[in-house]
Amino acid sequence: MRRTPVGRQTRARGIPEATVARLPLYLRALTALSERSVPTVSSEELAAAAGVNSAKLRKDFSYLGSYGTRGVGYDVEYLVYQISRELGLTQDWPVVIVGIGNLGHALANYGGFASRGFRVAALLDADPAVVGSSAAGLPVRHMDELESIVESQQVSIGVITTPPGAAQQVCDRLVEAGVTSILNFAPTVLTVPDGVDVRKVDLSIELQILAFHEQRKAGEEPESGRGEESVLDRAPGPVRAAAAKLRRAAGGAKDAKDGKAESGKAEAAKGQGAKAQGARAEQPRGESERSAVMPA
Amino acid sequence: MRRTPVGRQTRARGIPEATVARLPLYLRALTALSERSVPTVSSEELAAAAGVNSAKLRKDFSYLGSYGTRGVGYDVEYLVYQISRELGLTQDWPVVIVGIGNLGHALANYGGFASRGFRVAALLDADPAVVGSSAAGLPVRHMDELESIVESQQVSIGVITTPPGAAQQVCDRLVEAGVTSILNFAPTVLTVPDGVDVRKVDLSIELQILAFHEQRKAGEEPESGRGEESVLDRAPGPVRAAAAKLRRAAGGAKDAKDGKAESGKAEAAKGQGAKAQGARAEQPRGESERSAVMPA
DNA sequence: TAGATTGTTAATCGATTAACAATC
DNA sequence: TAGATTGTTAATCGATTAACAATC
Repeated sequence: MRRTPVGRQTRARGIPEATVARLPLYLRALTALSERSVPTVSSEELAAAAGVNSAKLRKDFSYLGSYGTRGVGYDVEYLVYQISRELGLTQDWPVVIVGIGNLGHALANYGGFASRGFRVAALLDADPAVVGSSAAGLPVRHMDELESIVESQQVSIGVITTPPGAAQQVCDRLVEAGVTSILNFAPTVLTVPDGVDVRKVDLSIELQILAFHEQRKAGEEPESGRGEESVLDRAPGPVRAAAAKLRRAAGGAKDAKDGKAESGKAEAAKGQGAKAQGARAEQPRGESERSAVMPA
Repeated sequence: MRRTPVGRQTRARGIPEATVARLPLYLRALTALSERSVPTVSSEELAAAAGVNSAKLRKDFSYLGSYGTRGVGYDVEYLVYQISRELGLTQDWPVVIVGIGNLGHALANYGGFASRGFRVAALLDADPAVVGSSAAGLPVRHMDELESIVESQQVSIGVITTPPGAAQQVCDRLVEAGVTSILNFAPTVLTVPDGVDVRKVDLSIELQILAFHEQRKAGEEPESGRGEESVLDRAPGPVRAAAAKLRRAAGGAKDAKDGKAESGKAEAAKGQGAKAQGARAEQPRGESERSAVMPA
């Protein structure tokens, strides 16, 4: 099902996802320049302000069209408008926020929304104790009103800030009512029909990624054996098979779970405390590491 | 400065970033299985639970080692532990949260932290009205204490939930005090020295990306000319040059800014309201679109 | 042994980057 | 004209995916 190329390249429909994800960064940087009444900006300057490299920025802009002037740079105002239009921010997007806990409150108050064409059409919650209170100057309404609000206000974007257990159900109702884009803050994988977009923001995942890199920093100085396979996994077939079997045999789930981080080297590593900035927090992982931490 | 390959492939140091970013997803799915005491899981099942495809999952796991058993699947408990260890979650990570507004509160209360080895070491705020109050059972302390807390508690991860204007300054202090990983919720590009990791969570950017796709859905049905270059931009050099010059000449910044979305077709499009789910919200973008929306 | 499932290969796709001709 | 800067090319890198041999 290839699209028919129009000229050299089809272009018409396809702005790469990676580029789309950076457009808001450019837009923010440009808006700041605009507020300072800066008339033009070079790819080099703008890239620095947006935190990307200039080749990437120019490539990104090339997907939108030729909006710059060689030898001069880009007209700030013109570019603000073009990017806004490309992102769909020149129209008004009513949004519902479902789940008005701390995070829902934070979002309702978030300044970056209104300034970008997003308008909070309603705040919804299932808890009668919360319904009727107000956040960011808007009343919190009951979930029962979800369908009527989405329909009457033509809401196409929903934000889910409920507890994880409620997220899928809320999602289903939103979709059923006509919402086709969902921003999900609940730590749940949502299932949606084709044609519905879901984006996920997960606070804990971001921290986990940081922890991964932080851990690497700690043991970094020499080319330590960190991350190397164990001998078992490099061994010829039968040995590996035996090792795997052993691992599987090791635990009737629950038992193994409780003991998982509390035996052998794992315990030792844990006891050494966090951080250890610039110092080796754990001994370089040795050959028998992997088997040593197996549930006993 | 290439690393010396050990065998076929160096492997030791390099788990691809894309894989690292998915490990927390697998971990979450596995934790759920573990709580249901499911002993083993196939790549197909686990992939479905994590919302990825199974080939990708197997490829991801292959970077960690050979933890599965052919014909059987993966041992849930064992895999939970291996991924936790790989991510650095078997150690304790004290974290400071700076800026205790709604979002700071939400994070302080976020359950996903504690369960993953993250421990809130302190909540900090600059506002005397907030200092002394408590959130999630912890006292909010004054920014003045930042350095002493980071140093005494060996904090290596900082979370910034301040207003954008304060973010860089807070970041500088965190880094100076010894923090080497920062999770930034403020809509600001942070500058940090080498060796410091910054990850950014931007609520407004996610919504903007959704709006982009939502906009596409609305005008989707026929292969409309949407996104096509204007004749001017496809025209031979001199004409394009003239067009660009015209654009640049169009506005002494402020003037252009005020008028930017308020003239010609842009205004018309804006007036048509949001959504238009399944119906063409805007007329198919025509040839002269781009010039029509230029600041007049 | 037969059925199931992993781990790996290789092809493909998409994103990044440096370099530079085109053009102001 | 000379200096500056864009827009594009092409090389490179990294991620995804289907397919399947290896192995339980």
